[in-house]
Amino acid sequence: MINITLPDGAVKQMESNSTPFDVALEISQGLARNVISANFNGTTVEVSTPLKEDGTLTLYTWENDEGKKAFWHSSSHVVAQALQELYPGIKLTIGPAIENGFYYDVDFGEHTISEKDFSTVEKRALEIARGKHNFKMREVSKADALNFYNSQNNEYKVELIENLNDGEITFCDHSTFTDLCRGGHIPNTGLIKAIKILNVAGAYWRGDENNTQLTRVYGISFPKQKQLTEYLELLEEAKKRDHRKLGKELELFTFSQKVGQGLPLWLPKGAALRERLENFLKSAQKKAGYEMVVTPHIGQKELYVTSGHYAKYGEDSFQPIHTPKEDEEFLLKPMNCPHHCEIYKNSRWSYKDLPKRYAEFGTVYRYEQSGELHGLTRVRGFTQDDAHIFCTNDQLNDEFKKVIDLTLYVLGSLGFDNFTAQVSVRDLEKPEKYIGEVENWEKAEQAIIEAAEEKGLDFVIESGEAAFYGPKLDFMIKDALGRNWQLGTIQVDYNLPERFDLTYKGSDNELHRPVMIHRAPFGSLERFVALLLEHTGGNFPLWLIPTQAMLLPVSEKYEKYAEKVLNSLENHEIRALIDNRNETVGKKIRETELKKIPFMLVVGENEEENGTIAVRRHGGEDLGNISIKDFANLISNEINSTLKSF
RNA sequence: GCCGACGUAGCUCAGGGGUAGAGCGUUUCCUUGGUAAGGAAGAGGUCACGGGUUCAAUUCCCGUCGUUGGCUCCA
Repeated sequence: MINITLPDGAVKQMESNSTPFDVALEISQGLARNVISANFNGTTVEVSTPLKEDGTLTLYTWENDEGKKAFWHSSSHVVAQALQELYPGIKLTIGPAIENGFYYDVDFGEHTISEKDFSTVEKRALEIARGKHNFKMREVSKADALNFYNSQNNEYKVELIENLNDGEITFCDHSTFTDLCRGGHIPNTGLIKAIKILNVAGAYWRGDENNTQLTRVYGISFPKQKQLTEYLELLEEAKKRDHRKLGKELELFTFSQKVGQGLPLWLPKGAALRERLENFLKSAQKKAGYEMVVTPHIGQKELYVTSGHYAKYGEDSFQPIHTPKEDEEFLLKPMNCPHHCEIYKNSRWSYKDLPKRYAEFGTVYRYEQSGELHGLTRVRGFTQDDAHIFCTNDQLNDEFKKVIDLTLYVLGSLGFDNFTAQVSVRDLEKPEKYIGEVENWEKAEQAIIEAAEEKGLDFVIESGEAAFYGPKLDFMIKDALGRNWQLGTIQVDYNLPERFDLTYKGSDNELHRPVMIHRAPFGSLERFVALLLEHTGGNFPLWLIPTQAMLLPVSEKYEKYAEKVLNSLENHEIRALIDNRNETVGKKIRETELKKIPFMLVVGENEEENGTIAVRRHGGEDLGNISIKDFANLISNEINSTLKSF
């Protein structure tokens, strides 16, 4: 007999060699029907794996992330089988589950696959699934495993096996298909009722661009057909929130092939929105002791040689601009920090003067690879809400925490409650990517982790995500399609103060090195607006939205009155427009709804007589006939309740 | 940069070897209206750009540019 401990602490006495399925059966019939994966003593096991010793067992169903993972990973085997049957001779590599579904990386050799082939693959995969084949794990000797894949000329699997130890190599069989696999499958293929191939993409073998490029086939699967339909509907819904679509519809920004790729053009409404965001942050920053500075868009090459940017990115950035006569070299600025360091150096500072906090909405230019450009989230020219804090070591922790507060205030005011805090540290295996002394890096990483912990921030640590000059605390937000983007960032830097030889005089009358904090709560206005658009679906908070109210005269006869109302709304600092086109009220309402304008103010005979407006909210709520003063109060109350003071 | 897809009117999109279509928008006229599309008429396109194949290319092929899904990269 063995003792199996369940997550709730209960202990089940089971026969030796009982399986997780048996344990589930002990608990309930329903669970036994639904259990699709399990974890025993920290390792993923099959539902059919015989348990030979005492241990802790967690059972997973489709409702758990782990269960979904097993489901999707199993599905990737089924799709791989279908692909192998349809495209003989292809070489399979790896096929893991991902956040939403799974992929399989395949060397298609002579074959090609494209969208029009998907339905064939889906059909065959589903046929295989319906065969209710059991997934069976078996241990294989290294020699046998190598033989198996050498005979298929599959150098990828051979490479994978060569990096494994004899005795820990397992194959998974189902139907006529065999794959190298460490396990974690659902009991049988029959549970997979719906499979969809979503797209194909190039992906380098082992993620290295020097390796062969494979074809990555993305797919998703479900235990019920209905869930697939719902998922596809969800994707459609997400597309409606895409900032590129909304930005066009709401006339916020555009791109011009003639201006250049990745160079956004802000239209009047978008520019007004940006300005409001800037003012919002400026006023918070003023209270937090920041001073605004202004610096030019270019700087001498030497400036960036000093900062280290040139050595790191000189080749991969916009190339230097040469002056016509002196042949001096200037670079478009990729960051504002070197300029701010020079501002710091303009004066001699005492410890009593610190911290100095220099802020600038600085537009920077970076040469991003063409394949990387994406709407407003990845562009070549963008404006950072940048600031650099120069402080003493003693002030660092406190300053850093203040910046966390400011960032949380910004995100909170705009309704971003779904961010991930990420401490981005060095990749210890690639020291060549970073500048500066190891001790400084350790000090900086420690400072960030300490401050984040003291703030009670729930964060993850990501190695290899640091900037080349220092580690960062990044605030990540997902876009409509589930991709993660870095918005706000706070960075600790011991390197640039040294490179620029920044100093201050301490109480000991000696010169000391200040520490620098780079920070941008929005990150960049471009990316921030993009994510805000996707997050709100274009329904911006009232304080931010370009047009707060649309006046809709019932007919031409009431245009004069509408203008009078507009005037008085303007006096209340309400941003309103009049729709005085020769159209019916119904049509004007429909279009105002589509423009996502929060309030529709219908004015006609009744309103003119009583000096009121008939207020309809976006979405249809009728707020009745009220006075302009009441409406102004309504608006300011709503703004005050969302826009907390800092 | 790499692999795949896409590029037709201001916008959203259909079409297809014989030089183009819809809806919305826009213009003019009628209508003067009460909470999600009132009616009529008109204008608007070198079918991204450059080559090639063909009697004929917007359509097929190649290249370029741009967009896009990924990969790599991301100061």
